[in-house]
Amino acid sequence: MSNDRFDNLLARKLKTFVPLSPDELEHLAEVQSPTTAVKRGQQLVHEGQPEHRVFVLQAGWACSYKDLPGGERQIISFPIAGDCVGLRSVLFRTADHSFEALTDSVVSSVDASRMLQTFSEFPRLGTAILWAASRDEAMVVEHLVSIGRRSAIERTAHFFMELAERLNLIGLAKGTEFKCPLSQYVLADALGLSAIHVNRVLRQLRERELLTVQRGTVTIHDLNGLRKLSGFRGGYLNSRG
Amino acid sequence: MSNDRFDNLLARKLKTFVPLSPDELEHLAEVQSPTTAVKRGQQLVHEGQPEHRVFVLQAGWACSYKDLPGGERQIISFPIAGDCVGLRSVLFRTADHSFEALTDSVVSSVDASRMLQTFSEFPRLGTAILWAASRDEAMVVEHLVSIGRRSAIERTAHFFMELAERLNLIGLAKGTEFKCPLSQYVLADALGLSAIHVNRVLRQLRERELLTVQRGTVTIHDLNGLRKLSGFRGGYLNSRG
DNA sequence: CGACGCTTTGACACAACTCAACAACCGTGG
DNA sequence: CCACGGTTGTTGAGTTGTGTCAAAGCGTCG
Repeated sequence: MSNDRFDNLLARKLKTFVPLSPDELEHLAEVQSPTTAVKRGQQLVHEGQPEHRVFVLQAGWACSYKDLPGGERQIISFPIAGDCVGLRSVLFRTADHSFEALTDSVVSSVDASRMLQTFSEFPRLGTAILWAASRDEAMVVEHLVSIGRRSAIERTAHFFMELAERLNLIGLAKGTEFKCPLSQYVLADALGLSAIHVNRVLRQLRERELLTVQRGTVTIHDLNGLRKLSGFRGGYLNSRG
Repeated sequence: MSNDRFDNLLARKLKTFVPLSPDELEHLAEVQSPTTAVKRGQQLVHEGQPEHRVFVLQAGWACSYKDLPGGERQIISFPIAGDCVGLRSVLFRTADHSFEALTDSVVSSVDASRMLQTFSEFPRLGTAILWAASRDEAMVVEHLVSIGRRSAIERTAHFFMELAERLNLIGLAKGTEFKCPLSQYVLADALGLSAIHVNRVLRQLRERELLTVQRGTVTIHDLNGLRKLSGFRGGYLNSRG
């Protein structure tokens, strides 16, 4: 809550996994670059480019994705405040996915070498970071399950359930209502659907009085109905394992 | 190549990422349990069960997957000799996916606590393991892209291209030909298709003289054709990043 | 005010699914 | 060694979910 240099989002997130000492907090504050503002639409990492930094999103919305030869793209994840991007590829010479801001955002970054150094010099920090990375991977796996085996409406419902829970965990949702600046085109690329079908699915969700999306605001009307429809089990999201 | 206790598959794999000292090799040999044989169909980890071990597959084929309420399932990955299973969930109290043997297999295991200890006491080993885990995650991401944005035939082609490369890396494929004990039902659950459609897709691949699958043996006839069809870029698989 | 991005809707096409039946293969026990 | 049952593979006919194309409605912002 305070304003001092140890109060950064990454530290706050890692603290939910393991308690951190003053030394560790100082190190965390020190490895992160000063924050920089990035504009909506700006690409921070391009697949195939050499990239040796991990980004920490401080504010705003972003997405990581891969482009395909035919011009399609698949969005892998939507990092939000406190999330890291590029942890997976600290060890690879080149980025294996692209990363861009969806709204005006604020990011800081950590050098890959310093990140590795952190692992050996501050094992508890390493553990916490590993924990955060495991949670991210669990989300990708759940995303894979959604696209592979859930119908369009089920996976859309599942997506919003997960998003609501993530936003609640960092205090960016008021229970059943939250801001969500994702266009139907963007949702389509995440859900493996066409934008037009996303529109139809959202209409169904509205008509079945489960959930409405209106001018960037999502409102959940029937949490149990959505849970039942989507099969959502949020265990993979919280820090208590 | 030798038969002594330091010659285990995990060590051999990690060595492709970073060179390992005798101390580190000894530690690796020591943390792994003795190998045990498991029968085809045997479930080693059940989603939701408390599980504090990482499995290392020494021989045979396995799959990790998630079941859905409706009885469907989505296969996440096919671990093969040398691969680790459950690394992602060393930190969680309960397994976030199931894991079973698809053929008679041999596995060893590492205790989660010893795995974490390894991270702090042998940072180089930790780095290598992290590297291996990153590669696994990159495969999951590519799988997600396949299911989300590639057609049935494209994603099937992509799957076999990746599999061929993985098997070649560990010497289990003779260039364009390899054993593959995956039934069409199993392939279907991995590719997000119905078994019947997998059959039709395999026929198309055969008729287009790209690849044949016959009695557990896959033969690639037209590598370039497959590469072009699938958009396969194997960069995420090899240790050179 | 106009332009642009995003959403909504309808008509139609097609990829993939379901159901049903049969054929090949494989291990097992008589 | 053969007969058997279960598993896996193959094929056809019909259905359906989702994609494509086209066009119109809205909001927002310069």
